Amino acid sequence: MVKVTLQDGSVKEFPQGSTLAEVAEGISRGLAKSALAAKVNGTVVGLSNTLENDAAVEILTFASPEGQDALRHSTSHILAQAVQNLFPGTKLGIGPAIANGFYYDFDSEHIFTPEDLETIEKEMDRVVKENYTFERSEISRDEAIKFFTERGENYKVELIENLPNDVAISMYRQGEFVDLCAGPHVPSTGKVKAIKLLNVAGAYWRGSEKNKMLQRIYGTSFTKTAELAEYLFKVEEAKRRDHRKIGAELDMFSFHEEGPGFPFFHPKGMILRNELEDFWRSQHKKHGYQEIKTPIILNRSLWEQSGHWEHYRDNMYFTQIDETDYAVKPMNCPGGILVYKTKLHSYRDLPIRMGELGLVHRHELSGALHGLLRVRNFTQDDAHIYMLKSQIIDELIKVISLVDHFYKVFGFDYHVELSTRPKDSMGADEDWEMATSALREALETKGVDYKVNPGDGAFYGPKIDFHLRDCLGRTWQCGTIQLDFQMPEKFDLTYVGEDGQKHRPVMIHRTIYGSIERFIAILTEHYAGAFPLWLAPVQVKILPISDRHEAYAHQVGNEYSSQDIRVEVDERREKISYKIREAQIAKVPYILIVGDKEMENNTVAVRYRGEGDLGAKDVADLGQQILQEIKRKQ
RNA sequence: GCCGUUAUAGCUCAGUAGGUAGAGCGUAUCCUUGGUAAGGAUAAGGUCACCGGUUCAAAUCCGGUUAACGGCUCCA
Repeated sequence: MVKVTLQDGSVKEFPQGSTLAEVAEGISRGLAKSALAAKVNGTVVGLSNTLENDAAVEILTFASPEGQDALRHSTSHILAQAVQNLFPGTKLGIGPAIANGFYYDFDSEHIFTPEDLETIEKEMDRVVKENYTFERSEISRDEAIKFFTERGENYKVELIENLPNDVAISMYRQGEFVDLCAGPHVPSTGKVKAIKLLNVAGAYWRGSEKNKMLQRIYGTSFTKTAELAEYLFKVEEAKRRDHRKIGAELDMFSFHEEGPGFPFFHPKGMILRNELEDFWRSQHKKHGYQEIKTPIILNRSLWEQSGHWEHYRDNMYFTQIDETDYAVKPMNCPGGILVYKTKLHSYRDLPIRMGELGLVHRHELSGALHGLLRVRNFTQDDAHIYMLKSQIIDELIKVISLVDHFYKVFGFDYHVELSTRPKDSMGADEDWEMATSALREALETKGVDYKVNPGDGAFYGPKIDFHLRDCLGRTWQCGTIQLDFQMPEKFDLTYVGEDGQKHRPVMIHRTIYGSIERFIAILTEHYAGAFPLWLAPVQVKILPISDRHEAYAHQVGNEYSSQDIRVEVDERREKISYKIREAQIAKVPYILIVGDKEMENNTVAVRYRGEGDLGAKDVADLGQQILQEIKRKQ
């Protein structure tokens, strides 16, 4: 017998050599039915594995991320089987589980179309119904290479050849189909109850643009059809909230062929933008920041000095002025540094916090552009903090707190990632080590949980990234804090210390919104265009019932707009229900209807977004209420 | 940049054997003065993304360019 410690801490005995499926059965019938895989001493394995020694066992169902991965990974094998059944000769790339689904890469003469996906889905359903068992087997490296060479699976052969020597090579078979795979898998194809193939896209073999482009089929799967329906609903909801669509509908911004990746902001979009910038300015002023503005085009020599020429050139735009080379700035720091250097600084002046809403241009690949989320010019809410080494931790903590304050105002949750030295970077290892541990210390002092991203830092320093979570659970990188010992060195930045000697300050580069453009996109999708009152481009829309109420509507409108409330009066000769419908679709927070009754009593009939008709309110009282709500930034 | 798809009126889209274009919404004008999500009529609006080719004839077939979309790569 072996002792099995279960998740709840209880211990059960099973005969040595029992399978994990039997363990699940021993716990409960229901669990055995929903079990997809198991975790033995922390390692995820298939349910057909046997227990030879005492172990801690956790049975994994679809409720756990590992269970989901096992199911999706198994579904990718089913996809591969279906594709090879329907399109013989298709070669297999890789087919992993990913967040929310799976994919499989294929090399095929045939170009897969959306119609093919339906056919493939049907074939997958057939495979599921056959309820083939996923059988694991281990073979030697030579046998594996021979096996896949005979089948013409050159990608699999390449994978095997690149596997480390000490690793066991395993294959999984379901019916006629065999694939190289580390596993684990669910017990049989019948466990997959709901499959949806989503789209086809090109993907380079092993992610390198030097390799052949394969066709990647994306899909997802669930153990219940209701779960699939819920997921598809979420996908639809994300489409409905797409900022490119809402941005056009609400007349906020546009894109034109004349400037791919260069957004045009319309009056309504500018209101939102300016509100974000005003809020930013007021907060930064409060937290000891000064503001500067530096030029967009600067001499090439500056970029050579900063290291951008060497490390960032591929992303930059260049021009010539009077036969001299210039670059359009991709970052604000070198310009900001020139401002720092315009005078001598005493240690008493530090830290100096210099903010800049700086327009940067970066050459992104044409295929990477995506609405406001990925553009070629954007405004960073940048700031550079010049400080003493002894001030690093304190300043980092202050920035982390400020970021936290901003995100809370918008109701965002977020998580934090720490990125370390990348391959293409400059500076001494000791500096990187010092900078990285300072970031770590600040996070730990603040009690912030974080995940480490090795090799993902900026070329001049390690960074902390803030990833927002929106209402659909998607995450977006926005704020970033980078600690930099390199630029002060490159630009010979100094301050005069207590000893009267020149010393080297340290720099922080940081953003909170990240990019105003991207932040607007995220807000638009997060709120589905129904912006909180303080951001809403039109805060109040007044609808006169007929033309004899127009003058009164304007009188109320003027009273509000004189208090800086953004008001529009809809004086078209349309029926009231028609005007309400339009204002409602435009997601205006306060719709005020004025007719005879209201005119008589100096009131307005309030229709509040999301709540409907609230009845009549006194004009002045409502104005106060609206001002309060704007102030509270709800 | 690469792979795939797409491009017809301001917007959403028809146009199914190649014979120089249609609808709904929106816009303008007129009628309607209407109380909580679409009142009616009339009209204007398109060298069918751009360049080239095949053809007596191209929105439609072919080639190229551009842009958008879905991904890969990259990132604020």
